[in-house]
Amino acid sequence: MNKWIREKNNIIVKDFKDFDPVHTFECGQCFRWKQIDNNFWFGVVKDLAVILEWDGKDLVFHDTNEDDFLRVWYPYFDLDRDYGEIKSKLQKDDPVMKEAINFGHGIRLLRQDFQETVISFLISQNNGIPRIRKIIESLAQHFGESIDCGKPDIKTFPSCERLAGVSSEELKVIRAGYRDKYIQKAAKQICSGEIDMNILKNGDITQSRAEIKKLFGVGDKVADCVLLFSGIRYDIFPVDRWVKRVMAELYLGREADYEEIRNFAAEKFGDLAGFAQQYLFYYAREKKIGM
DNA sequence: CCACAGGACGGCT
DNA sequence: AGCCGTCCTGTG
Repeated sequence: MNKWIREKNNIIVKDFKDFDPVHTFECGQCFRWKQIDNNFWFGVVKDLAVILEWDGKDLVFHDTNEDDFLRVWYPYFDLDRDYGEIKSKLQKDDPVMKEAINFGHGIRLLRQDFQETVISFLISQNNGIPRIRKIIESLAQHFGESIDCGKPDIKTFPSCERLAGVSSEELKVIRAGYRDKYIQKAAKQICSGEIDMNILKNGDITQSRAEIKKLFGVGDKVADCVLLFSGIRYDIFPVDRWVKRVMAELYLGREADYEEIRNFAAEKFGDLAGFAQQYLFYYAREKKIGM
């Protein structure tokens, strides 16, 4: 779908449409990217760290070879998907969505590692983004593995095998509070093979949610975030406080519970519900809708 | 000092 | 099935 070339030590995605790192990295789906300069971003994904350069047209992956690009970055950035088509479908006859998309036009849904997404969104509960980022960074620093990129303090997100072996005492250093026990138990459950990935991917939505909610500490909201943000399925509409507010304010005209909003979204957005949620969430939070 | 933040659990009705 | 007290920590 998107054309890319190798130039010296870099991979360049040419004339990359429907992307803006601010929109994509700050719409609440991921926590390990940071802007390091005007057009530069730094991030860690799986066993790789990368510097991205974005000039509004081309996306440059610095010091990246074809193998790593195809193995990690290509799927991560969802490069096979046509977001232009998704956006035009979503905003047809929907002025609210049209405005939200106009505002966050550069959002892409990242296909993140399943285990990392589970642990990250366990940590996210009852927390704001700055603290989530802080705890995750601490988690990586203490229990992740060094990445061979010249800088010793760049660490992977720790595996569930590793986390399952960390004692409660040790885990306290990341200051996750009462979420400690969720992290440990869920990590152990994942290691033991308790979660059937086939059901997550191929079951109906209700089955997928029930399967993932077997994990201790995972309720409706975290379950939906994991299904959507690890690229397992896209007909998912996670409802947090911001989405609740934006739906009340701009679609329903009144407060509604999770179940009602979920049904409304399934009816209105169908298979594209997950994309719709991200545009609406980013719009609501940046514009402080309902505050 | 208190309220609340991008929730979920467990016990109670 | 729904309600509610509780859970850690940081911020305002």
